[in-house]
Amino acid sequence: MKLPESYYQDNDVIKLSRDLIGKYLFTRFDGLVTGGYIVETEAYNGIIDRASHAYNDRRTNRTEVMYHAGGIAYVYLCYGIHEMLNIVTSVEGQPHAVLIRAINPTEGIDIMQYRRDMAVVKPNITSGPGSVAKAMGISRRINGISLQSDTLWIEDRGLVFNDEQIAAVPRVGVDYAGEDAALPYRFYVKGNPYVSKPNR
DNA sequence: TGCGCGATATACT
DNA sequence: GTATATCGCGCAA
Repeated sequence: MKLPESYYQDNDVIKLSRDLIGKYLFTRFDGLVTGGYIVETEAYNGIIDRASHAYNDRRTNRTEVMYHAGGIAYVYLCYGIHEMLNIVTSVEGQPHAVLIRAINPTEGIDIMQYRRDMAVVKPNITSGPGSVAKAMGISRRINGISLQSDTLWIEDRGLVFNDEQIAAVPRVGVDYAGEDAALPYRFYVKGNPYVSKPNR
């Protein structure tokens, strides 16, 4: 059921970002399972990508996990408030990562609702990277964890979206990245209500 | 050791 | 639409 280690070690992070759309992402904490299928991702293409933390081979304590072989999680804090979940891909020494920006929840929605402090469930419960992490209980203490673990994993349940249903557009919030800001590295399911704001 | 700033979300007007 | 919370990283000094 779980996607195997080899799935993540593909060298083409753009292709993987596209392929992860429709895959099921799960977490389990204290026996509570939450998850759903991925509807929005962004690719961060290693040391040549100005929007990536690893741009120009910036290997530091923070970025170290991105240099590991694919198949683990990279979780970091942004704006002092939001945690973001990334999937590390490619081979060792190649700091590629896929940012999970939105999922369509299917399991443990009540638990996610509680974690998000929401009185009523609305689509923004898992819309946007910070929301996904909070709803699924993901934080930096999970940084570097294997996707073969029983805490965080991804499954292929046969859900497929064709190219007509998926949009490829520039990434969000990376204006500082110069020319690389225009690259179509953001993928999402057209019309899905859980996709985060900027267009749909 | 200090400082500027960001892969955002939310509560405002 | 725009204001603002809030912190640790990366680089300069």
